Amino acid sequence: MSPSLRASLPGRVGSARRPSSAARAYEVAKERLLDGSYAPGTLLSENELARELGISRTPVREAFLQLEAEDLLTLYPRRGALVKPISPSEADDVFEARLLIESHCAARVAADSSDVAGALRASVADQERALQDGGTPFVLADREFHRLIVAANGNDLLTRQYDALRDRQQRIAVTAVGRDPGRVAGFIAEHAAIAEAIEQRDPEAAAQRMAAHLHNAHELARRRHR
Amino acid sequence: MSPSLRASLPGRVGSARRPSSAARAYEVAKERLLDGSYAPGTLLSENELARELGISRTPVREAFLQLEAEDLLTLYPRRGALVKPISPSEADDVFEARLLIESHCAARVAADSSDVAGALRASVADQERALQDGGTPFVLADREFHRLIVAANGNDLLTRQYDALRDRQQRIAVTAVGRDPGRVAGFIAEHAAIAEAIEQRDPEAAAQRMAAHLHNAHELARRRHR
DNA sequence: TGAACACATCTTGCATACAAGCTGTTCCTC
DNA sequence: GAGGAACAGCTTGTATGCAAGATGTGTTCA
Repeated sequence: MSPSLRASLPGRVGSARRPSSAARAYEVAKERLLDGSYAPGTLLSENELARELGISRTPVREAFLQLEAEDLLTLYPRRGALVKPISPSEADDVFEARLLIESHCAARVAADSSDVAGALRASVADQERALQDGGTPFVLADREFHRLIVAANGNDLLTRQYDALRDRQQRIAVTAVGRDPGRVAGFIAEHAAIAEAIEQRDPEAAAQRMAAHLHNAHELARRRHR
Repeated sequence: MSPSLRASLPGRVGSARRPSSAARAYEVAKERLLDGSYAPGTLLSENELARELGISRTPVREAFLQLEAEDLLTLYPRRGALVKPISPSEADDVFEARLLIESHCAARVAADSSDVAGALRASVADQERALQDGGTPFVLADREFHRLIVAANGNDLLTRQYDALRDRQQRIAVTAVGRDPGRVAGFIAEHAAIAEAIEQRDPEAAAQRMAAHLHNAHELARRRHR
């Protein structure tokens, strides 16, 4: 520890950095965890992924540790890495947490003099384009819209927690809800209504519309899942 | 990946397991991060801690990676591990998130037929003992009380997020608020009032008292800090 | 004086080696 | 056939070695 070295540390120059092996292993593993290729309940081994990626166990191990910190894996000593099973209540838990955070942030953003309205309008337009010609997948555009609102509140902790929530939700929602064009149009309309409430500085309406919107999505997902 | 091995995996027998080197490194580093021995803004090196603990760099590296995932460290490639500086807004951010989660959970727990009332009463008694003869440090008893309420809500995601919040708060609050006996008595009384609202199944009162309590604590900490 | 280059020294990133724990199987004994 | 010891094959946990990036310093040259 050198107490005086706090000089210009975050001075990253833009020198296009080749991603490290550990970063690649992390990305690959995480994608598979989220899209279900690594099914919940299966046991992974470091060697397997290492061989597949043509790297050694070390960076793979680092990736697994990071994923365990995100609660997507459970490492059993000398057994392997278990893909965390999805608990029966997990969908409801994610919903509860999203409702809490997003309603709050919608109200706060509407109350503050935040200038996020433009970005929200742009995002809604993006979603409509996704519905029409399918440019950006709607699921991504949806995630972006909601994230904008949370991030606009300016609380980094909440934003981080929210990102983790969306990761978990993506893992659960293998049955991508956002495919049904009829439903998608409805969601976009709800987004527009939320954006409008924020633009007009109406915190109560913003929170209420957000809550109603999340309820709708959750209900739909639940009905689909039976 | 062996899809059929999902047998009796979490079958840990109670064979008193010696903690791994990585676990020890993690505990030591985390404690120092939280109690301020590793001051924000300083640069750590893996070698240093490894030598100190008499282990190799590998487990130390694992610990650092985990702590980066918790957002307590930032790893700079080939530079070292920077103890994350405490942002100016961090205390407010933690407060906002705690207020959100804990008010919600207090109301929910009061509404549900949860039988956490006994544990809460016991915790309050513990706090009073801490105030008298100083058995358990009050800070710990306080954390336990609040955690009980959040955990009683039964949402593992929220509980995890809450634990992370308390870690961060502990890192900020080097000026341990819980030392002033006069103030502590007041906090305990507020705890008792919250517990009472939960026991009497009054969600509104529970949430309101929790919010007021957190406000008081936050205000006190802020006044102290100037 | 000042700029640039070489170098010594720190750091991490990754590969590799080896020990040790866990599991299932085989084989032996009764 | 039943119980158990020995073993083979997997897994991870950790130490170690080496290459390469980052930084500060000193030397050289103008």
